[in-house]
Amino acid sequence: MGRSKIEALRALDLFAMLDGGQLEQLARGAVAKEYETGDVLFLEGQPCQGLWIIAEGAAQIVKTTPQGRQLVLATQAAPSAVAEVPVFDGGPYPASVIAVQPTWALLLLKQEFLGMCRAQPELALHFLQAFGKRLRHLVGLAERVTFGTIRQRLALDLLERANLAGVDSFQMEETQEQLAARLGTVREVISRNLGRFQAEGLLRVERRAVVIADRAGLESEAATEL
Amino acid sequence: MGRSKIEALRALDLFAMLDGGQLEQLARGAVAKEYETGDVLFLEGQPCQGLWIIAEGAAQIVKTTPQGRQLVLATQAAPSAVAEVPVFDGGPYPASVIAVQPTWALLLLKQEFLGMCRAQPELALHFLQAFGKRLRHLVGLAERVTFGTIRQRLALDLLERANLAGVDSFQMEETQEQLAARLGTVREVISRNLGRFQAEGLLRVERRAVVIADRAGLESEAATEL
DNA sequence: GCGCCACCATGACTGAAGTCACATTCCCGT
DNA sequence: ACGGGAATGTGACTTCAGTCATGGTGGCGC
Repeated sequence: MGRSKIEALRALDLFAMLDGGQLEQLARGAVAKEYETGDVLFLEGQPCQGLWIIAEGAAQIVKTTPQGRQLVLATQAAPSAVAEVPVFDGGPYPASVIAVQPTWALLLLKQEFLGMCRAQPELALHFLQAFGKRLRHLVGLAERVTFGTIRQRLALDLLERANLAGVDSFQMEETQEQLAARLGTVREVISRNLGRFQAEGLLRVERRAVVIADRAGLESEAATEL
Repeated sequence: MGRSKIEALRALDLFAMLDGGQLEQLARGAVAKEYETGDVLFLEGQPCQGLWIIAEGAAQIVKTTPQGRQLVLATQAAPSAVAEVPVFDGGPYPASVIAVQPTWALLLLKQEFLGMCRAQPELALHFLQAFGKRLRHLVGLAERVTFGTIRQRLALDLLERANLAGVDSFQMEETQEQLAARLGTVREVISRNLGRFQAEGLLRVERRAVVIADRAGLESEAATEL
């Protein structure tokens, strides 16, 4: 696998406009780290060290309550960047990031990276674009959470995965616990709602294998909002 | 009042790094528009025309369901910018914006503005910073909505207003309806919770005048989460 | 003063979500 | 194959948010 720092950086669309020399400069100052599934890259509230690049693996951006409930704000698979926000606004990390696969990450020092942004306006514009995506995603999350039911969010999520798979059946990769965290609820509620969908004939679940039996029905469940 | 376009632009921190010529250039291409309270500047889903500057007045960024429930994502008072997101990522407006005061706004054409960003990397960095703020705000919103009760959010909001006022009493400027929209709920729930707070002796409400009677108690209500 | 209208209070009811407790099943390594 | 930890299914119960309906109150114009 591509273990060279510079190769890892080159894989990012975000850095497409940088030339070899610039990439090399960033790579030189970058610190590489490895993580196992479940390891913490950093915790909410800590001061920001720099820009993180997920070069291999994947990580989740997570908010956790003292009682242990979790909300997954986003999942970032390689190659991608995390912790852009605090790099640019100087504040602490707004959420924690946890590896969900064995992960290889690079840490770009803040000052160095900001300097590069000044030298390459296109770089900043790309980040602006990335921020836009994030913002949209969060707006959608907030909307669905305040207006919708879990049932709707679950239906939506299942449909989305089916679309990714291209057919109306797929394997759940997550545990129900993790799915619950993504949807902002708890395990039991997921289990129950899956059960209901099944009882209503919209779905068939066998182990982790999901088959959508009544796509139209499920879609109408997901739709009720907006 | 300051009715010159260029003066209006100069008032924004975001544009602090631009010199007179650059400001003038932006101002020349800008379109000025006026709105009354309740007017919509634009609706969610419409294609983005450019960057909006709230030069005078104030506006709310709002998501609305077909059933008429509203969620206020943010309130922007002059001088500030709205609709940054779609300017940079090219998508449609992610939410609607409505004037909540008589408002004077400028529309900067997208291409022209993006050109300025390329010429002035500092400008892009400032927007990156502004995006960071928005992102943090939305993360907080999502967190509070998924984990907290209305009671907590209300307590938090009251405390925040009291802090702004500097003393433990203040006037509610909003109708309960509007407050409800900001907290992501409906009028009745606000009314009830205010009633409870009052019954519990944490608060006294007279007309729109609010007096916090037991600050510590209210704070402990707000605290239950992170 | 009268009446209209927006705003606010409150009760009754419904349903969703969260919590606790426990049973069951699955997966994995030795 | 077995044993144990993790993951899942379910029931009982509580609390909170949302909806509907209804009545009160205050402000404002004429």
